[in-house]
Amino acid sequence: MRVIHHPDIHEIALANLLYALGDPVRLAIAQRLACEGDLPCCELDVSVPKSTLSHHLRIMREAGLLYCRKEGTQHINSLRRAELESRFPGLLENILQAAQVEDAATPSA
Amino acid sequence: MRVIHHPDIHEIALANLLYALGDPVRLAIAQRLACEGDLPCCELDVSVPKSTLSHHLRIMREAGLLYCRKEGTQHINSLRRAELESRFPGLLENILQAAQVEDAATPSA
DNA sequence: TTGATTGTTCGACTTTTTCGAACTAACGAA
DNA sequence: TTCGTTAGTTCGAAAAAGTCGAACAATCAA
Repeated sequence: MRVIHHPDIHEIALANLLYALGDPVRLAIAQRLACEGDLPCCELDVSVPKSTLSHHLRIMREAGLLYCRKEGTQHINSLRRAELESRFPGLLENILQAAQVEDAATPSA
Repeated sequence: MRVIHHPDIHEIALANLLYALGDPVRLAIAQRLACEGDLPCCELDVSVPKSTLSHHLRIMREAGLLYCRKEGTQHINSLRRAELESRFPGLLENILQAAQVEDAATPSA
């Protein structure tokens, strides 16, 4: 497996960040990581095949939204919550809250 | 010209909203409308041809981000700022502020 | 009617997304 | 070591979305 690139906090572009969150699958992943803490890919239980999941996670990584570290055979993903807070104060937390507002309004599961 | 559809405030999905803002051209349009107030398409001065602009504005409209009304020969665009504030408190304002943070950090023009 | 301005729609081309199949990496057990 | 299992990535082809010039439609003013 190749070296995984993570952008420096100052290289993170707002439009990329919003793009990374502007997909139902990726937004759900962000919510889950926010609630549950760090998780390996296999515990994200999304509704897409693993090749597609891999693609979504790459977009999120390259946008600067999450950090990925290797632990044995798994890849642990974590939101870059504190870093993002320092670069765009309130932004991620506000989006996560909006996601909960939406979930509360649409009680699906 | 066909009737323009605007989604009801409760139909607005967060992921669509973030997607609509997750493009540099569209984010710039949102910023400009936030600063200058309502504007016709021709005064948005974006760097894309008008057919592409028309496409971007449709995505923003259908996401529920902006409202478009006809006035004579022009189409006046306005952010659905108050409505969005009631549905997702703080969200749009926070994103607009983050956009300014980014602009301040990267003084291009 | 003619001309100017504003914006949408069409069609072709390019880019991005999706997903199964094949592959690589790390680990445990025999 | 070798085999088997689990975890993820990469490849390649098909589908979907974005881009942009050209043609079109709507409004207004000579």
